[in-house]
Amino acid sequence: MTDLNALTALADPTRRRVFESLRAGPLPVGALASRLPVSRPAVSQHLKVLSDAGLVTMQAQGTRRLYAIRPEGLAALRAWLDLFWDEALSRFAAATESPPS
Amino acid sequence: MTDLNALTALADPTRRRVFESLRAGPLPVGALASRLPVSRPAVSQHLKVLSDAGLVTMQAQGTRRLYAIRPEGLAALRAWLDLFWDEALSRFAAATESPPS
DNA sequence: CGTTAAGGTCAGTCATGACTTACGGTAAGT
DNA sequence: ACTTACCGTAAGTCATGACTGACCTTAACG
Repeated sequence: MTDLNALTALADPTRRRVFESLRAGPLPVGALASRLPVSRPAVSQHLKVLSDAGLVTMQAQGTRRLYAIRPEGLAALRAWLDLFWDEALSRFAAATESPPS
Repeated sequence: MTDLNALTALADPTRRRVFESLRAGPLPVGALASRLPVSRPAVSQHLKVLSDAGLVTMQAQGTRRLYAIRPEGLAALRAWLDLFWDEALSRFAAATESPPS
C-alpha cells in the first residue's frame, strides 16, 4: 500500500484550513490561530504534522515563526491520483476505438 | 473550507487498499476481503464510505455485488490540488522574470 | 423447500488523534 | 533586569471511527 502521508495530513478539516490559509502567503502562528476556531497550541500541532509531511516550511524571524506552503509536498499525492486518472482516460480511449457491440 | 469527502475517504490506509485493489478491475466483496487483513463486514463498511464519496460504483449480479472504481470521483480533489500546484508554477515563473535583487 | 453462498446492517469494543489548559523558553522593548 | 509578545511541548480529556462477531435477507442450486 502506497503511504501518502500528505493525504492523511490534509484529511483533517482544520488542518486543511491551516494549509489553505497559507495560500495567500506566509503567516506566523498567531495570525493563523486568530483566523481559526481553535487555540494556538492546536495550530502549532497541526503545523508540526504538516511540516512532517513536507507540506509547509518554517522560517524564524525573532520569536516569530513564518510558515509557508511547500507545493512539492503534493507531488506524490498528485502522481498517485494521476495513476487512476490516466487509467480512466485509456479505458475511455479503448472504448472509443472499439465501441460495445 | 472546501469539503473534499474523497480526501477523507481515501485517508484511511485499509480503505485506500480497497480502492487500489479495484484498479485491476471490478471485484466482489468477498474477493476484496480475502486479499485484505480485515473481515468482510469491515470491507463492506469501507465500500459504503467510498460509494458515498462517489469513488466507486456497484453492480449487482445475483447475490454478488461487483464494485468498480469511479475515477470522476477524484475530479474535485484533483482540481483542489491543482490550485496549489498552479500557484507554485506561477510563483516560479514570476521569480524567473524578475530575479531577486 | 432445505441448504449454501454472498453480502449488508447492528451493537459493542477499543485505539487513534484533535483539542484544551498549564508550563517553559526565547527574543525584543523599556 | 522586568515585562511582554510569540511560540513549542506536556499531560490529560473526549469524541470519532475502524474493527469484530452475530444476525438477517436474498439468490442460486440440489
